[in-house]
Amino acid sequence: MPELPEVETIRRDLLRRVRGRTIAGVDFSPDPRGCRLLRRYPSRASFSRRLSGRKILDLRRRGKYLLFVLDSGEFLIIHLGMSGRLLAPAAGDPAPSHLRAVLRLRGGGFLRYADPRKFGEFYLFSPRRKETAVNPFRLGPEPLDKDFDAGRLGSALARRRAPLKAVLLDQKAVAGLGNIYTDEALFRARLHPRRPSDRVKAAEVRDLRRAIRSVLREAVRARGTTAEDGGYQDAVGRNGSFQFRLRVYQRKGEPCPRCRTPIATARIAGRTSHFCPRCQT
DNA sequence: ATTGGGACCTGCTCGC
DNA sequence: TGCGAGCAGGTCCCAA
Repeated sequence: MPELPEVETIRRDLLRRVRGRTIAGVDFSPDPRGCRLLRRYPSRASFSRRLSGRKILDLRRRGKYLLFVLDSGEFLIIHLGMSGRLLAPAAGDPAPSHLRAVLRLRGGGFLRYADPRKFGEFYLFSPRRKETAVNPFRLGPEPLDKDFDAGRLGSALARRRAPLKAVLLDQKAVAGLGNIYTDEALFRARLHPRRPSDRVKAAEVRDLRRAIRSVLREAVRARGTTAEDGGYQDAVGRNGSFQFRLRVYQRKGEPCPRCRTPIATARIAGRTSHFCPRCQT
């Protein structure tokens, strides 16, 4: 579900609600299959204990990860997986279905984490080594940062010969792109998702960089994409609106906005890809 | 080392 | 109406 624009929207919603607040603890819902939220952490009790009393200094985003910067120097990191939602409920809001955890704040207030498919994960990092503190997931460059230039994108693409689609989905190449925005960016750049990554010319790399940045910026402005089958909502339960601006994603069979050829789909890199078979080469 | 495929989960829609 | 198949915004792990 959530790609860069959705995570960024949630970050902005939550920032003013959590900055400066102190964590009281984390309550986890019972899970008969074991705690999938803390796959890489030994115990729920110690996770909550270590967070308790920590003040939240800032809330940042890196790729699709949300980073709570704590006064201990540690980071509470949340990845929403495919179906995770992080909600700051108003008074009296009923609990959502598939509630997995509640982050309680001192002095009242809390965040709810709901996730039907349980692919989301919580992490608690205490940065010892500098590098893991900065980039524990080995993520590639932030596509909306200034230093994401054609040179960086080009060198990431040149190292691989897998389909362009696969490389753009790889978070080590570029951080934050998922299935929706990869398809939309490739359409804008007129590049076929199966084009071998190392066979993109310099001018095309520049077009692709521009396409990635424009689609992500527009999607952030639109507060993300809530696809036809629902799913994504922001931190107060509202839908995004970028679904009305999608040009190929979930538009199979509809005419290409550029050349009227019906939009096609194909399975590439294990995901359904949407593209114009005529004007994307 | 890279790459593709399956696994991890649950819910929803579609066709028979 | 009921049931199985197929699909879904992500990532990890494992053989080739």
